[in-house]
Amino acid sequence: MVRAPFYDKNGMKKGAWSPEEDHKLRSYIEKFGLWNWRELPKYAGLERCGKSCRLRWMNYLRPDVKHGNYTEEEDALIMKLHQEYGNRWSMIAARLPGRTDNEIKNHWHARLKTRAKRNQTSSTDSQSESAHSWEGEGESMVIDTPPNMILESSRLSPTTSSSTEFSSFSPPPIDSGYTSNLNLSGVAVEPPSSSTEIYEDQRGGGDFWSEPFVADNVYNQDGYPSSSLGRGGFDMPLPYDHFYDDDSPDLLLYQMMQGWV
DNA sequence: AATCTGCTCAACCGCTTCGCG
DNA sequence: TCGCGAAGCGGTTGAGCAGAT
Repeated sequence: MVRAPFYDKNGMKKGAWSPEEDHKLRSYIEKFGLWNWRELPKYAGLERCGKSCRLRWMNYLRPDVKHGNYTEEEDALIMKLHQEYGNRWSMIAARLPGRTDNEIKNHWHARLKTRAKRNQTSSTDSQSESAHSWEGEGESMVIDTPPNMILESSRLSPTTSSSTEFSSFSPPPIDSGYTSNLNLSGVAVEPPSSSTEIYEDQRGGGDFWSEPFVADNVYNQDGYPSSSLGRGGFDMPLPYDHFYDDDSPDLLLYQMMQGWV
């Protein structure tokens, strides 16, 4: 149902995502959070453009995304909100926790558009429906959801999961120390800086960020990412295998940077 | 059984908006 | 204020699937 994978002229992979790619992207984001979509695929070891990664994450991999099975209430709310906002799918999605703008848009074109038209014609016949109610599947539905109620009940609302929260990370000034970012659990993590020099400086040089992220290393035996686990939730990208060696000088340096030793 | 047709949905494309220097 | 790069957004496309013929 998806486009077959292929490579464009720039060597970027396009088309359907493989489970392995999903795994890499999810692992990376769960461990380090979102900081820069354009740079992220490079460090996550993906041959995708940032835009593609962002779309995949937002529409599919994000932990709070629900798939399929729209309830009547959701359908009703979408139709109501579409009356209110028109085709501003992101606004509509912001009011439906777990639903993405893309999915709502698809759902609208696939199912609700015709129903809305039908309702419109029937309502112009009867002129008896209020603005917030209509006939759905034979029975009248009235939706009266306060704008913030759903949003606030969302564990990770679409609004807060947007770029303003996760992907607008700016590299901290070299002498200001690291500023904390939040990972998906709301736990402070040390985000990778998009400025290679900063880390090179503090780690004493090396090609730290140019190495691809090794997703397998961050998964525990249950298949869940072992992200933000120890050390008070602080974590760092560890692209080098030898970083996991307790005797590694890099590990020692890393621990010193974290103030663990 | 084979073919056709419409539905579905993940993904792409291009434009707009936003933030920063 | 302006220009540029990154992210966001909405429209569209492509291909698998299921039901109809």
